[in-house]
Amino acid sequence: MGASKTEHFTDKQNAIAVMAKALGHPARVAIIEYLLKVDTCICGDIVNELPLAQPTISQHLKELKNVGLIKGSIEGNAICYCVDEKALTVLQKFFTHVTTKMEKKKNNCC
Amino acid sequence: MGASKTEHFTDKQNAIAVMAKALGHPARVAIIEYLLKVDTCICGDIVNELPLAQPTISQHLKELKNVGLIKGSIEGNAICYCVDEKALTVLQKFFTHVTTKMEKKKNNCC
DNA sequence: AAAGTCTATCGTAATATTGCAATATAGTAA
DNA sequence: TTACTATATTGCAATATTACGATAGACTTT
Repeated sequence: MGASKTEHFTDKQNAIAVMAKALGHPARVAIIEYLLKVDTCICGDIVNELPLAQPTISQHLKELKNVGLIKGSIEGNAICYCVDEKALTVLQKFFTHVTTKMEKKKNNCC
Repeated sequence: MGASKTEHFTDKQNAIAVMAKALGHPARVAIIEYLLKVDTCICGDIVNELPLAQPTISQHLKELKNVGLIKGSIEGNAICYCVDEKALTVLQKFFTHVTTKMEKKKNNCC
């Protein structure tokens, strides 16, 4: 095989997994962090910032865009990429929920 | 290629990426959720709970364990797996930090 | 000890990911 | 129009992931 059996899991589980997977690469974590750091967010900046070739970065940006973690709009010649609040908020809520649940059952086992 | 160039990124970026990657599969999200839901956490339960074969689940558990998201201790015949608070808290803090940063620069661009 | 239960590992097939050179596309400027 | 700049796509090689049958290892019970 090699393909995940997504049909057996809930929509929420798949949604979390898809977004987590997109962040499962340091370059894509770095892209998100960079987009949050700078005020403007042109792709060219990212190419200069990261130690990867332009096609590789373009590919990473595409993946982040595909799962909705960033959005891009054409800005003249360049393209303006920004983080998408909604998607990242979903992840934030998931992990906050997880840590909250953990505290409730603290030292319950193991 | 096929291997990530982890050496070019910060330790923190790599740490987040490794953990996010581990959660980048719905079965592993389901495993974490299940471990939080039940009080006891024996692997056998998970095999019955998820629509995957036992070797596949064992493999997923191994990956979660490798990145520190869960920990397991031998409990007689079975093995008791539990979520690891520290690792999940790192992720929770990262995403809370991200969403906090997002709100500060709201509507700054795009 | 023998049989049963639970989990891990091996081996393998199918598929996905990563990275980049080369090239294409689209807009800007001369 | 021609050249320039910015980003995307294609094509390919190397590697990683996913899944599971078969089997092994470890502990329990009889």
